Amino acid sequence: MDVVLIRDLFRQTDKYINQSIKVGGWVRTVRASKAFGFIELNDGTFFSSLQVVFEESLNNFKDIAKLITGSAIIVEGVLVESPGAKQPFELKAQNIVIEGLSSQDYPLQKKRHSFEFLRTIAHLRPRTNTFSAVFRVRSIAAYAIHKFFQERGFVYVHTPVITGSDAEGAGEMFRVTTLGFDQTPRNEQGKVDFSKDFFGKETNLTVSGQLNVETYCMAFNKVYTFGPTFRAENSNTARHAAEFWMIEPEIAFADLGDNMKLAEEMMKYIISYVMDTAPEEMNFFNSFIDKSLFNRLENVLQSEFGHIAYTDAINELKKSGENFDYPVKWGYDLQTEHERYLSEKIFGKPVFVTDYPKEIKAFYMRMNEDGKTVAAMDLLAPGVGEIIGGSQREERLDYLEKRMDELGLNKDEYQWYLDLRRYGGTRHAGFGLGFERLIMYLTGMTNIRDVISFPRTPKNAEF
RNA sequence: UCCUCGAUAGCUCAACGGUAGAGCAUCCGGCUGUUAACCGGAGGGUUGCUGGUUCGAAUCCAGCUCGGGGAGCCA
Repeated sequence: MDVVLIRDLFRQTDKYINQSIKVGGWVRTVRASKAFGFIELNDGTFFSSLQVVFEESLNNFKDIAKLITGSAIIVEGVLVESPGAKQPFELKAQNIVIEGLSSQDYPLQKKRHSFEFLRTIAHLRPRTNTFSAVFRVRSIAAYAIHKFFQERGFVYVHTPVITGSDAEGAGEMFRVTTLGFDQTPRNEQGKVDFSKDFFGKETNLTVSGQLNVETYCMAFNKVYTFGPTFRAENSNTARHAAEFWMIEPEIAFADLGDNMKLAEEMMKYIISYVMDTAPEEMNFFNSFIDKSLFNRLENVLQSEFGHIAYTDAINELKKSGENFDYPVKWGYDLQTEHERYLSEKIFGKPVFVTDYPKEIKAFYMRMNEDGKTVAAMDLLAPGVGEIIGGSQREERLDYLEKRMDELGLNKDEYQWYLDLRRYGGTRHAGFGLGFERLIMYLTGMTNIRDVISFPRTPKNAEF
């Protein structure tokens, strides 16, 4: 007899009710009395567990009654309607095989654990309700992203994880090297001689696939990357990790407006898909993690995202009369408190802030007519902050070179990037979506460490 | 990196200068429909680490380590 997935028992109950079946899973809890007992069995395929009823007639009844939480078992029996109110059906066991015993020091209990504690046992936490739900939603959301782009003719590009460009400008990078630490070779100037290194030059882990994916955009029209990204920033917040996943679409013959339209459609698509595909998990989040979750997500689905230019946002913030800790001034980047006020108080929904001063944005963003601002856009989400950052790219070679000179960038390093402007360059735009921030937004989880399987943060690379 | 709060049994917490406790978990026993099962009993501690103050420190002080919340950097 094949093992049946508990998911199928719940989704196709008619097919299995009153039938002999076999299931395998991990014990969540055992409640036993003298002559019978109950096991909550979870096999990881479904949010809910299956109640197994077992009786004295089992030849190994005493062993089963003493099963420790976490043990792996295989149960054969008949699926019957349950007299209990809390489950529609239950499995009446005829035979239970212990696959792997747990131990009395198994750290997970059937009561609530703090997320802080569960982080210290990241290898076991996916067996809990919350993390079971988080990581199933994460998987579904990843699929939804691919589905969204593939249905629209986007080509999925694998950009390199190891990069040789040393100035992508998005933050501190992790060095990639095979040079020893004891006898680092030096050149005549006493500097590290990277010509002796594996790649013959200085290399790092990527902080963004954008520059690379732009090259494929100029060949495939609509492309996206979806992969790991690394930042060696000493950031100690609930929203930052040293290793995270990022989605970066790039579209040709498109401007900033097209870019924002794409971002909004994508966000709505992912939310709908996840809500439709993981109703049990989403219900759990709405009930136990964030009681305003459904209201918030429904509101996003039904409303148009807000739009406001940076300059107008500054004026709105000044007008608000709110007493901010940091000054609101044109030319200064918006502080977290300003972003929150915009998205939470003024708009009450996700809002695009556009056309930032060029000084606070990256070199590749397209210069606006005014010569002071660039065609950038950040999507600010209530509760999560900046979830998307993007722009229309500067396709005019002379503008781009001028900007790179102003910032003192080495144009030789970017010849391939500049070539895109020499050989049939066109308007194009794109953005970066922080995948973990999206998961936080979808689930109501408030710490990025709790939406990544094995989080890497300053002073923490366990597991 | 900065500000702030915290670290006591496996977990969640109490004790706040005078013998370190509870609930849950674990172990033993009981119980014929449980579902955070219930009832009885038992074991379980270098109070994060190092030093200091004191007759006496989980408790007061300093440094360190790690963690939470907030900020910067960003996604």
